[in-house]
Order: sequence, then C-alpha cells, then structure tokens
Amino acid sequence: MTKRKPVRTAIGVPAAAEREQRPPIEAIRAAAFQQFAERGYPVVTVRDIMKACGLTQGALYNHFKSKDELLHDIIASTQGELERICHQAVAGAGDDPRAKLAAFARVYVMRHCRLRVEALVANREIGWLDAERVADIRHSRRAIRDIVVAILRQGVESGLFVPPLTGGRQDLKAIAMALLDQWTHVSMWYGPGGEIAEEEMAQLYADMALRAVGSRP
Amino acid sequence: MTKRKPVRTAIGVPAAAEREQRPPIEAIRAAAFQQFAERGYPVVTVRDIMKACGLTQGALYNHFKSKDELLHDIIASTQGELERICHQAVAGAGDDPRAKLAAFARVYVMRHCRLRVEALVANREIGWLDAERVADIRHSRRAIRDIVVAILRQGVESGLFVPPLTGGRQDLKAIAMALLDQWTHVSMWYGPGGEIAEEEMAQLYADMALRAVGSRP
DNA sequence: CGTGCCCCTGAACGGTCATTCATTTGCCGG
DNA sequence: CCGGCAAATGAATGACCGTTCAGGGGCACG
Repeated sequence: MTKRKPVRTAIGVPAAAEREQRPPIEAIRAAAFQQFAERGYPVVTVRDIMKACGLTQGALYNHFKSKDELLHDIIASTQGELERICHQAVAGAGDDPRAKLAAFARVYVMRHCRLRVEALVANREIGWLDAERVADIRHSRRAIRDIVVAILRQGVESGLFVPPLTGGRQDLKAIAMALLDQWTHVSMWYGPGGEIAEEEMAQLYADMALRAVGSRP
Repeated sequence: MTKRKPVRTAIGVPAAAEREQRPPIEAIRAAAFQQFAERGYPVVTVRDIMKACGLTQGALYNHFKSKDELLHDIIASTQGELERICHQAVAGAGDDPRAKLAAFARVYVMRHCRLRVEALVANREIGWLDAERVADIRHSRRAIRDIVVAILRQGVESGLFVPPLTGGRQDLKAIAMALLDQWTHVSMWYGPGGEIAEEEMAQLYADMALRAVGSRP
C-alpha cells in the first residue's frame, strides 16, 4: 500500500446547503466533530476539515492555534456540558439515593444517545491530546465518577443499596466505573433508527443500575 | 507545532533482554501489541515496532505484507481466542441460564483483566482496518453477542430471568450490549496493582449481571 | 474614493510516513 | 572451505502531513 486508503469511509458531509449559514468558526467545529467521529483524529487532515466547510487549509489558523487546540476545544466544551448536566440531574432529584441514581443514569444515557457523535469523539479521541491539555478533562471525568461513588456510598450507608461486595475499600469505585462504562458506551452502538427510543433506553439502563446495586424498594 | 510530539508517552520496551529468545515473527507481534496499546495504531510507525524488537524497518516485510496486515493478524488471533473461550465457558456450565450467564461473565471479565493489552488493542484499533479485513472480526463480535442474547432468552422463557423490559423485540439485544460494554471496558481502567483481584472483579461483575437481568434464586 | 482590517488563499517548508529493493549478512549441509 | 538461501539492511521513493506566510480580496467607515 503506497497510497493511503480511506480506512473509515466518510459518510459524507451534510450537503453544501447550510455551510455558510453559521459563522465559520462554528462550521469548523461542526465539520471537525463529524470527521473525527467518523474516521478518528489522527487520520483526519486539516485539509479534510476545511474542505468540508468550504474553506482551505490555511484558514483554520485564523480561528485555532493548531489542530490539537481544535480537538481540545471540542472535547472540553462537550465534557464541561456533560459535567454540568450530571450535577444538575442529581441536585434536582431530592435526597433519596435511589432517585438520585435513577436520575443520573437517565440523564447520562439520554445524553449519550442524543449527542452520540459528541460523546464518541470526547471518549475516543482524548488520548491524542498532550498532557497539559488532557488534565482538565481527566479531572472532569473523575468528578463525574465521584458523583456516582457518592450516591452509592449514601445508598449503602442508609441501607437502601446492598450491592455485591468483595470487602475492599475500592468496591464502590469499581461499581461506579462499571456503571459508567455501560452508560457511556451506548453511544458506540445506539442508532436513532433503532427500535428503542432514547427515553426507553434511559429507563432500561436506570432499572438495570438500580438492580445491579441491590436497591431496596 | 511543527515537530510531532509523543502524544501518548511510550512506557518503554521490556528491556533488550529476551528479544532474541523467540522467533522474530513472534517478537514483532509482541512489540506491535505493546506499542499499539500504548500509543495507538496510526501514530506507531513501522520503524518504532521494528526498533522495539531490535530490527530495522524493512525486515517487517519479510513476515507481513503490510502494517495493516500486521494489525489484522494481531486482532484476529485475539478475537478468535476470545470467541473460543466464550463458547467453552457456556458449554461447560450446564443447562441453567443463571449458571451460564455467571460463567460467561466470569470468563469474559477475567480475560479482559488478565489480557488487558490484547483486549485494549482489539477493541480500540479495529477501526483502522479496511472493510474487507474488518468483516470477520465484526462477525465474531456479533457471534459473541448472540451467545449472551441466547442465554438471556432462555432465562426469560424459563422464568428465571425477569429483566426490565420496554416491550420491544430488541430489548434482549440492548441488555446484552449493555452487559458486554460493561465487561469489555474493564480493560480500560483495571490495573493489576489495584486492590481488587481478577477473580473478585469477575465475581463482582457476574453478580451485577445476574441482578441486572432479575435472576430468581 | 481611499484606508484599514479581517479573513481567506495557495504555494512553500521541513518533516515523517509506508513501502521497495539492490545489496549484504549469517548460517547450513556437504 | 564452499555454494546457496532465507532474512536483514538502509538508502531511496513518492506521497502526504501540520504549519507558515506573503499576497489579495471585500467590506465598513471616513
């Protein structure tokens, strides 16, 4: 193979129609999202992104310092918004850990169904950022995990959750990771054309989570 | 950024010690595994792989047709082995769907803890393969999912499983995907240095799965 | 009409990539 | 010691990458 192949076939750009509707910086962000999601950060070239929004390579650098910064900008905004709605979901669910866990699961799964592309990029392409750029995103992820751990701890201490335990101090962390893995990766296979609606998915996952942690009625 | 940065810092090669112990084709496979897992297929160069096993770039092509074929070889062998042990686990668990599901979860999670590197590569780098090379691997994955679906169906029909349902025909498929996502991604964060042993992880995940599908005692 | 200014262009730069290939190496049975 | 052959070398090839930059609109404002 001398010539580089298009390894993940691009599904195609959303038609030249509304390209020029929004400011170019937004068009670039959108095109980059699409392309990163479909083919992966390292094989998407600056030329690809800019062509997809009707510009040429050089124009990128009027809006972003580098391709790296573009990716970071994209992921950071997605991640920040995710953390925000996670806090919001828990805050608005009262004090019962069962309601908190269910609300969290529903919001988290719903978002990962609806914003599939954004979630996919944020979760898959983060590794390409250099250490300093990745730090704040990793921090945000840990914060989200700790929300779940806190809910689990409250449930266990109040006797409302009786999860399977191995006896170690890290159990709740492992369970939280297991649940988050499950919820996050909906974005990898859920398609809006499927038979199950987003709300049903959210409910299904919330039910499974409550059962998995041994929630008492 | 003109010069390319080492985006994911390589952890380092397992010392020049036993490089020459095994046949070069095995050394290449092993080195490629390590590098792909640590830094990702597109940024690992042929030179990197070959240097890691004490050879030069050109020597790769005495053993593999291309870099693509090397990746496919690696993933396909991992995936084939995984499918094999999944079938084996179910076959050796008797006829009770509860025992089948538990055995499957235990074997699957245990493998993803123990062979973290292999699992990580097989699950993350598959997208870089072209369509024809990826077909058999996708097929194998579907086969594994269908094992889980079959177990769930048997459990539901015999009344031993009472999972949360939305009423659609795709429910069991969604639940199977949710469980597999959870089990698979242990390999993304589990570290052997952690507080929980592989066997405990496997048991924890098996318990959660049985609870999630509403297994009756 | 002129003057800035923002934004875009497209060639150019220095670099890296996978792959090829003529040549050399190292090992083997005889 | 000799031929033969599989395997390794390392320079060469052709392509493409991210980024830079000098030049050029086009549009608002005086």
